Amino acid sequence: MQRTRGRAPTGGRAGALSQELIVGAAVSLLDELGERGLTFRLLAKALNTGPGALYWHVSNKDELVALAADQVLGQAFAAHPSLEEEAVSALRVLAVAVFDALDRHPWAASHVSAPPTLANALRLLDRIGTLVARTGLPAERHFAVSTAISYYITGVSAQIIAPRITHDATVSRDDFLAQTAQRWEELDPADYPFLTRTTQHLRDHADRDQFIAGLDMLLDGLSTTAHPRTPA
Amino acid sequence: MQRTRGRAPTGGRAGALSQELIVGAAVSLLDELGERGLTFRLLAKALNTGPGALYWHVSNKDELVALAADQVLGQAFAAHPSLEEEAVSALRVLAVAVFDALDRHPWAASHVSAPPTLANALRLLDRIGTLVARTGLPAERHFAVSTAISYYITGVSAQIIAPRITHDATVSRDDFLAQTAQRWEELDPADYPFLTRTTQHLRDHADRDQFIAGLDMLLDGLSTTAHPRTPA
DNA sequence: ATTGCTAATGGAACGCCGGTCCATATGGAC
DNA sequence: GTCCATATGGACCGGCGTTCCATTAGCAAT
Repeated sequence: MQRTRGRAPTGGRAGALSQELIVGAAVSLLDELGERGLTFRLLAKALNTGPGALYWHVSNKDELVALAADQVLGQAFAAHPSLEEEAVSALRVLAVAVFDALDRHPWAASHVSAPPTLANALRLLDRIGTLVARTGLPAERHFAVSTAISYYITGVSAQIIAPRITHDATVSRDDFLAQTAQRWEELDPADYPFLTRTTQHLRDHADRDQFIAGLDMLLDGLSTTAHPRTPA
Repeated sequence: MQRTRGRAPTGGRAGALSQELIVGAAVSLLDELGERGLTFRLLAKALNTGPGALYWHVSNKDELVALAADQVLGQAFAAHPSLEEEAVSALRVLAVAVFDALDRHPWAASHVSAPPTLANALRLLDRIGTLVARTGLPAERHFAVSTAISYYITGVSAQIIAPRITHDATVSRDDFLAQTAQRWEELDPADYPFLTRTTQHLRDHADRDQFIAGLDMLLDGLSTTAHPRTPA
């Protein structure tokens, strides 16, 4: 019988373990070695204990990684304390902050999920909702729009960032794009009419700008419906 | 030394293995048991062979799952043969087809990635691009817009669909949403002002509609910039 | 102080996995 | 029939997540 939450209501001993401590160490190892490199044995060694002890505070590896990813998400809006300026541009700032946080911890990108259950994922959705409520959108659409934005932020960030884990670290991002561009050029124009004439844009493609471009499309759609084109 | 592509230029023997055969069997096992349940041993047994033989046609498990996911993606637009009606609504149909395909094979959702290298992922982006080119958008924006839509489709589908794998199959989707709603209601309104007053919308939330709602926002943003509000 | 109990520890062990190795077989080319 | 690249499949390796359990640290009551 073990606790998922390793609360220490009683004092706690000297070099006491705790979930926070474990998750923190896990984040470091994940940054350094990636998800595949994180091992309970290795983590235990880093904390000067045995694997068994960790399971008192964390129920399994999935939960550990989820908690670690949630901590990364928390870092995203730690820097952006509150609700500045106009709602839509505040949404943009928030979204980019999340993207940047995940960019610094690529392993986390595929583990932030919605609908949220973990603390910081909840906080993110709440902040988005609060901002959406300020846009003048009718109240019955708040939830759907907030969720859509939340999904976009985490989902598209994951799409953009996660693939980097796979690719060999020895090959630079630019080289990879160049290789991809060349492969596209060699495709049959009959089967791939669009890709074969679009490789140029791929070469000078910047992930972060791409994320923002799509975000702007989404937020433009929001503005359109908030202030309809035909004001009848 | 082994081939990644197990071409059979020479005839091939009786019950010959092939990459297609293996990937097909993998899809079945993945549908039945999920990603964790797929094992080279099990797959080998299903094909009446040994694990070692599989590695002649597939270089490792990551590649196998990626190929399986790409096959699922292929099913998405197999049913929707070509480019019907108006461009934007054709984009919507295409997007929903992908969502539905991933919905039927949840394990695949987190494995369709962009920028694409696999055959059907490439096809998807090409189709999107071709449709975007028909919207009257200036050519220099085609790539960015197409990529944004592609990211939205795969990324948001993954966000919506992937979590279901984790949750116990014994608990229904509706029960899960009701549980989540209740948990949100118990949050502190001071910390989560938005969530605590929005639980009602969560209860009658439908994933597919949610996907479409966000998609419409995105496509509205596209229309806005394609036919600007202030035409001058 | 002594005792009893719970929270917590950590190392050994279990079962299984992805992946490799290699002895063997198949079937076309000559 | 001989040869050889193609292909097979079972044994095996190292390592993983997880469980088990003997042991300890600290608190409360005596």
